[in-house]
Amino acid sequence: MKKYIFHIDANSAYLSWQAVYDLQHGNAIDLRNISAAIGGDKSKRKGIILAKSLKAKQAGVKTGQPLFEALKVCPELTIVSPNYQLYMKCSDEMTAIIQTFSKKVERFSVDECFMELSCENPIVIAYQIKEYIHKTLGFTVNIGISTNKLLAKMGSELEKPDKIHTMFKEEIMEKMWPLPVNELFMVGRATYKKLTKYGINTIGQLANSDIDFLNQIMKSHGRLIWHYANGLDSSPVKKDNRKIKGIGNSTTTPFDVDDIRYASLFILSLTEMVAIRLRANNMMCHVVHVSYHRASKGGGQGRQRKLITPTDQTNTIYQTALELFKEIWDEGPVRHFGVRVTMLNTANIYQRSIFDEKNLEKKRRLNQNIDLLRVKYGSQTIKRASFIASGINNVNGGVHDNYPMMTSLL
DNA sequence: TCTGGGGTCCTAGGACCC
DNA sequence: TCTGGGGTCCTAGGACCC
Repeated sequence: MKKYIFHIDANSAYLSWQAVYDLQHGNAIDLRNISAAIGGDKSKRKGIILAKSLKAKQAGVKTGQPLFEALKVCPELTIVSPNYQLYMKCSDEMTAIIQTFSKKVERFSVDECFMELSCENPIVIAYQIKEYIHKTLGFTVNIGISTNKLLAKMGSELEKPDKIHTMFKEEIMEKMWPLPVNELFMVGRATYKKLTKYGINTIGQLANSDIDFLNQIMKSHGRLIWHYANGLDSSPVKKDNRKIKGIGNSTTTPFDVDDIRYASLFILSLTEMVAIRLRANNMMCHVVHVSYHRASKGGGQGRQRKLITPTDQTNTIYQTALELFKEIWDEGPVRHFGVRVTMLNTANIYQRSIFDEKNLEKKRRLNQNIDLLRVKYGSQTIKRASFIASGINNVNGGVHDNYPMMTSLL
């Protein structure tokens, strides 16, 4: 028996999952059959398109498009706000089904898995997986089959939806090389621009270009994509033991922030979320980062600092983040804040330094109890006085109100 | 052209040590 | 005092992914 790698990818995941949920809850309309999209937040007109139906796509709606633009090209578009908890559940269930086919399954993102399996006929297996998911969960997937992860992934992205493709070495030339080079995994906007500047427009041209030249212009990334274009990849399917490297939250503010008091509140609200997630993972962080973006011009800045001792305390992280922000802020209007912690370690064993406060344990328990109350009764249960009447959410971060969220997905 | 938000990895330069 | 060179740590920023 030969060893094969499968890449399983849910078709327009968020939209499909939402559609299935709606149907199961008595909604007569299948979002997949009308012009519909997932995107935006509670305040609707803000935000971007995260997923769209086929009809919406045909009308010119694109992923990543701001909502108002999507509505311009497709006025009848039905927009549904994302429900990340639902998506996590669907993702879990999809992964669970795949795991019944093989022990070696890696969840690569919320809607993608890699699977390794030795078998006689991988196409038969792929059909079984696809049908099983469709029958029990109600949505379709694409599956790519090959002998390494890169090729399996490139295979699953060929024709959609509800399709199975092989992408074996001998098929690369025919199936992969004619594609525009930006369809290769790891060729994004910046790389694409560079490559086309040198006349490299297709994956085939990249594959047949000189690796030393690529190395010259793009260093290790040049070598990487050359290997990918030639179908070369030896990364193993990792059985779900990836560690979280960092936890961060960021938000775009509804107005220009040029007052340190408001800036502090946004930073605090983000820190609350980051710290809650940190503690939920039973971790301590050693480095705190803060970043902001200016109102108009791209111009963003960030700064990080390594702490003397790791912490999981909201206050410590907040004070550090605020200090860093004050160091880099030029007092101009800000429209985006980010707080992030990295160099994570489990909280069970941690080094106490002589600088630690005596009642650290007490504080940790206090924070943990607040977390519990918020889990039970919602994030509004307990707020710091400074948030009252500020108009700013006391806990701020992408995935909205309820915990737990996508804390340790990958 | 930054629409949003949450991630990872790489590189380059400076500080510091031996 | 800066002569040499190597290694590690830290930080800023860029690029990519979904």
